[in-house]
Amino acid sequence: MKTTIAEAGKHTNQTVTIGAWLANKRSSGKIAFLQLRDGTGFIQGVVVKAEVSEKTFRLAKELPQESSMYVTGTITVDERSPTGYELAVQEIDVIQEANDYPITPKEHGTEFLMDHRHLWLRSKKQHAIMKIRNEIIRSTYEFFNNNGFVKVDPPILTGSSAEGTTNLFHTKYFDEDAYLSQSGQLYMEAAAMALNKVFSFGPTFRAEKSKTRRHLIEFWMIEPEMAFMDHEESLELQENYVSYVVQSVLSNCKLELTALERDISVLENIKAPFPRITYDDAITFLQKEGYEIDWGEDFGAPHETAIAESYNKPVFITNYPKDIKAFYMKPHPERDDVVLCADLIAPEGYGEIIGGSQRIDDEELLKQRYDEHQLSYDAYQWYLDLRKYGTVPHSGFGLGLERTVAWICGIEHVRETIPFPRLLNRLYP
RNA sequence: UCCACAGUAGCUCAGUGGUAGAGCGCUCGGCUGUUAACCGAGUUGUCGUAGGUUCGAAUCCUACCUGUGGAGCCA
Repeated sequence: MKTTIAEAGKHTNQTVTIGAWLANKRSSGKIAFLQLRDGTGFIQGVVVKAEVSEKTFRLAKELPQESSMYVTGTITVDERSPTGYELAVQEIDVIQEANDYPITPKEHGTEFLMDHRHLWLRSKKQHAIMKIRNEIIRSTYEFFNNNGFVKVDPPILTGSSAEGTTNLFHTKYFDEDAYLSQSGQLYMEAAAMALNKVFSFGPTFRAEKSKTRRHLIEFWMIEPEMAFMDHEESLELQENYVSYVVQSVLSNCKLELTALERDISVLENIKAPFPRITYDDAITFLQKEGYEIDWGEDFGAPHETAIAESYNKPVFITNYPKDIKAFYMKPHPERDDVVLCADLIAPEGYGEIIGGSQRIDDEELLKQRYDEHQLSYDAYQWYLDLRKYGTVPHSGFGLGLERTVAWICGIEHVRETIPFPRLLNRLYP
C-alpha cells in the first residue's frame, strides 16, 4: 500500500511503500540507517543485513544523498525515534541515483545556500519554515472567513503609486507606463465600500535599496479593510487576528517548531489584548533610555527594538505625527498634529509587522491632503469618489507575511521565510 | 546611497613577508542502534580581478568586482 511519512502513524505494523528521497544515511557492517524525507515529513528507515536481499543492503550502504526511491517496509513504533515511528525496510526500488548533491550535512554559508535555494528548500529547517508559512496563510484565511470578511484581489499592475514616496518597479503596459503594486490598500478601500469587510493577500514590490534582515524586494502582505470600523475597533481586530495565527501555529506545527528549536513559551503568551503606547510616550521613554530622538522623527530599528523589549507581547505604537505618515490617515479628533494610526511591533527585535490606520472619510480634507502631497487629481479621482458617494468611517491595516513568519519561527532573516527571495542583489534562482 | 567586515580545495575555515593547510565532502576498507555516527587510508588549489611595493606577496599598498552585517526607507 502506498502512503506518506505524515500518514505513517495510521499504518503501524503494516507493510507500506513510500516515495522518498535520501536525506542522509549512517551505516555499519550489518545495519544501515536511512534518513528518509518525502516532503510530508522525515522518518528513519532501518535496513538490517540479515533481513533483506544482498542487493537491498548494498543499495542502503551505497546510495548517495538525495537519491530518489520507493521504499517498502513495515511501520514500527520505536521510542528512539523523534517522531515515534520507524520504517523497517524490506526493499528499495531506486528511481534515480543522485550524485554529488551540493548541500552536505555540514555547515554552509548564506551565499552558497542562496545560490542553491532550489535545493536548500529540501532541508529540514527550510521545510519547517515553509510549513509554518503555510499554516499562517491557512489560519489567516480561516480567521477572516470566520469573521465575515470577503477576500478581494487588488491589481498588481497599477498606473500610479499609492503613497508616492517609496520607489516603485517600473514596467510598460503596452504604450503606457505602469508600476508593480506596492500596496493594494486604496483598492481595498473601494472594495470595503462594496462588500463591508474585505481582505487581500498578495505580492508587493518595493524597489528600495534596502539591505537588512527585515527587507525583501518582493514580499507578501495581508491587507484587511473594514467599513464602519473606527481605529479602536481595528486595533482589537488586529490583536485578535495575530493571536489567532500564533495559536494556530502552536496547535498545528509542533514538529516544525521543534525542528526550528523555537522557544514555545514565548509564543504561548501571545494572546490578546496587546499593550499600547502612544507615540508621545514612546518618545519620552526613548529619551529616558538615552536615545537621541526628538518628537516628530520616525523610529529606526534600534528604537523599535528598545520599545519592544519592554514587553513580552507585540506592542501597538499609536498616534504618530501626521507629517511622517501617509496622506490618507485620519487626524486625531482632539489633536491636529497626530493621526489615528498604529504600528504593531513584534517582540524579540523582529520589528514592525503591522501598519494600520483609520482613513480620512471627509472629501474636503482629503482634497487638502492631495494638494499638500501634490497628488494627481486625474489619477486619484476614483479614490475621492469613495468620499463623495456615501462616505463612512473605515479602517484597515497591512500585515507583512515574511516578518510575521520570521518572528513566529524565531529565525534571523526574512530571506529564509519566502521560497525564492528577491533581494537587492538576487534575482536567481 | 553611506558605514563596517570579508573573498584561500566542491563546502566551512586556519594561514598576516620565506615550500599551500585542516575538518567535512568524495573514493576504498572496517564496524549490529546510528543521531551533523565513528575508525583507518587516499583525493582536492587561477589564494576574487587588475596593477604596484619587495630578492621574494595568500599576506603590504591602490583600484575595481562580489558577498555579508548594519543605516536610511519601509511590511
